[in-house]
Amino acid sequence: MSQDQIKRQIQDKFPDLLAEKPKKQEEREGLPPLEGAEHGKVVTRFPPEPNGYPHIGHAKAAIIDEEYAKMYGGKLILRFDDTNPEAERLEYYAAIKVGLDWLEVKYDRVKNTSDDIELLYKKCQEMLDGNYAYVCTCKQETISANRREMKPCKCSMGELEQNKDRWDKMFSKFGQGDAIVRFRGNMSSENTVMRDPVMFRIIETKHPLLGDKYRVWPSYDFAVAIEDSIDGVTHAFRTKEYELRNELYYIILDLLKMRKPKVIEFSRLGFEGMPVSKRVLRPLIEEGKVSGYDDPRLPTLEALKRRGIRQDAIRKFVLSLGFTKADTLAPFETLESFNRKIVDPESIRLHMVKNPASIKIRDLPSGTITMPNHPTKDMGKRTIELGEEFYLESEDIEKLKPGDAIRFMGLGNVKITSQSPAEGQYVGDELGTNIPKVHWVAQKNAQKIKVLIPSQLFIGEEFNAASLQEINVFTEPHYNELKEGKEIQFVRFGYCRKDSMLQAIYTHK
RNA sequence: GCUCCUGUGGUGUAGUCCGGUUAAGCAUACUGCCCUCUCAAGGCAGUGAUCCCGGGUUCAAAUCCCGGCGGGAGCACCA
Repeated sequence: MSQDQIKRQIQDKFPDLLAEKPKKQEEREGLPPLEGAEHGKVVTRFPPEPNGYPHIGHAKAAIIDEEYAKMYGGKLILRFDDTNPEAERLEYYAAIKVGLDWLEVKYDRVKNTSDDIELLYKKCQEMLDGNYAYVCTCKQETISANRREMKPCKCSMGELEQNKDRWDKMFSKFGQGDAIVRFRGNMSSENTVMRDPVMFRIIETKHPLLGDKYRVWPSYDFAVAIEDSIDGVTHAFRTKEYELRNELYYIILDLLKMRKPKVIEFSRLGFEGMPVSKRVLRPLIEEGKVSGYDDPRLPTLEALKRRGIRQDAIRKFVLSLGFTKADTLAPFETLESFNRKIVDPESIRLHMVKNPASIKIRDLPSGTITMPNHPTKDMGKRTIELGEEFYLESEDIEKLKPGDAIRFMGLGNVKITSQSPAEGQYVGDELGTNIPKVHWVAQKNAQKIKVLIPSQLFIGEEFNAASLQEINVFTEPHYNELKEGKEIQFVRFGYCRKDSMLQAIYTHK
């Protein structure tokens, strides 16, 4: 049989074998495809609780939410999940918006879970009417003990009427801690969240938006499910620690006969030695160990920005991490690398000397020198006034012996005539190849500034007391002309962001 | 402790659903060379993974099955 014949026979008898396999995915760009996503119909949501300043973790979530909406021509909703007045504050609603603006995450709609509180009550009513929930007046300790021991609560035995009555009382007679409404789950479920979880509780604290108008507040589990459903969310992303709550989420919507979004989880993003939790950050701020939420050692968006990290570097970085459930302690150096590439072409080059040693140069041909602000990009030039006295890095100067020739970058060649005191003589401007090149600062008009060098806040569990190094340095007067927030590359040192007139923050090498 | 999730080079991942065409792609880190008045950026090349371990299925397994082990999370009137 010839090859062709064989082929024909196979085609006749076993067409399956020749069927094109669904081609393997080609190199994918960005996020993996979403299950059940229809172009134009995807709705995602970013649901932060306004209880703190946004950080890199929020960035990851928001960017993923936005990217997917964008990928499918859908919509992104920003929804403040403000159902616990004890934790939330007005300033945080604003801070989160500021953070999102900086990240250039654009949402199509903003809302608050608290906007829907009446509707949430109505849904709770439905649950109560269907006997899918009950009001429990047990003490907190009793409740958690029963949970642990898988024992049903005596309140769950009550009549519909009792629940109705108690529910009404939650709005009048009962005070905080007196009663909660509980989902009728399964006290012997292996999944502890199904052991009659809380749906509503009384909180007397004023709500940042609604004041004291309401005191019965839904729990997260009840609110997200309802909200996601009525908001038209098709794909709801949350971090892995919520995974066990999926069962509850879906069952609530089933019982209420509401549309069910698809919940998908991803791993949390954190950096080594850079805690994100308010529990550990707050004491640090209170004790003055860090200056505030924008201390450059912190992973808050404000801090990252202040440190000189760009918005688009964060986005690239987040996307490079992939959409997985594997625990990741992300490599900060990767973020830095993305950032460096963004910042490099727009950073002015300046000289800065950190461990200054003086040297006197004779026979300079001119009292000024003009230098380009960037080696390849056209970013203008600056003119520097010179005297005879210069600062060099002491480690550069230490290597010099009389007779040596060095290149003052951008200025010219200098022959060393004396070691101490260090002195040299200008010997021309031809650019030799093997001559050591050093950066320098003219002492005339030299600017004294401080450079903050952040490093890892925690080493293991230990607070790293040396995590913020401050050095006093000399730089060129041109520094004064730069706008605050500008990124600079100090030649042979690294990238820094101008924080103020007197201070720059080291971004990375 | 119980339950759930997870495990690919130093690091982060792609590929795992639908087993072969990849003894594994990319990024980052590292090394070397080129370029360069920077220890930056750019260009090129390279080092580096028996795909956690042990069994099994199969002509064939990172990919399927079973059992271990490691890591993380949940067990709140927080989200």
